Amino acid sequence: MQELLKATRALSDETRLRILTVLLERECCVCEVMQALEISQSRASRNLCILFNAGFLRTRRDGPWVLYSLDTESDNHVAVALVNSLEGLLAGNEITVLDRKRLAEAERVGPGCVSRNTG
Amino acid sequence: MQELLKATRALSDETRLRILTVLLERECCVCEVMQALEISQSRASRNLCILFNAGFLRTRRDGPWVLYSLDTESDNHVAVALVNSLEGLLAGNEITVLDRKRLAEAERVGPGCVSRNTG
DNA sequence: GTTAGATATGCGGATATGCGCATATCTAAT
DNA sequence: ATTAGATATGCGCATATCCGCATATCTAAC
Repeated sequence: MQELLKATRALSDETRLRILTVLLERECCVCEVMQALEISQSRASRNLCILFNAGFLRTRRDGPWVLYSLDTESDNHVAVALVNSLEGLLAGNEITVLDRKRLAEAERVGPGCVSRNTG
Repeated sequence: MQELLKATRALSDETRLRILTVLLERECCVCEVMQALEISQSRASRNLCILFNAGFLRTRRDGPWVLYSLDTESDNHVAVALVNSLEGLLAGNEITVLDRKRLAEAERVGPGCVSRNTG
């Protein structure tokens, strides 16, 4: 029950639903998620972390980047089943279409360009 | 998106997951839900209301009772799809097994017996 | 070691949530 | 109209959630 609750709580937030939809498209680093959703770095990182802890994502390192992707082969049946349901339910949604469009134009540059271009 | 969010938020609570599991068994009035989950009347009523507003339930009156049941034929695809996923994920859960056991023994007597037997 | 870039996290504040308590509303019967 | 039973709801409190800000951590390159 606790595992399922953790998963449903993770899904009960618009930012995280949007992140999942972006990750349905392809593997992303944090800075790409930021750009796609037009949100802050800490917000992207935190919500990715929540999805990860709920069993939806896996990560790997590629140099300075941490790449997040959907864990479709997880032994966490809960997460896999719920993502499969969500995929159809989110398809065609206005917001997520925009997110994916911005993702397509996103570059793997870090958050520094966004939040620290003054110093 | 707002419709989906409303649904996922409704599912992000243990009490409501337990209520859904009980309703997967059969149609219930509020006082039966109270007895099955061993929770207060206001808690049962409120959470049923949240599930209803999220599109998971329908209601009908039977005399003094309001009967809640899963709205399996809803045009709310979101709710239908999510409940279908949940059904498998909750099957066999310890807590919900107990809830269903108590439901089997529940009687359609009102909350008065529980909360107002002193006055 | 130092530096710069990429990500994670402690903290505080605003807001949302879940609950119990008490009470209001609604129904049926008299 | 009155009463009793069944359900809904206003209110207040305790707690949880979400976010931005600032900072810490980690990696790679020098």
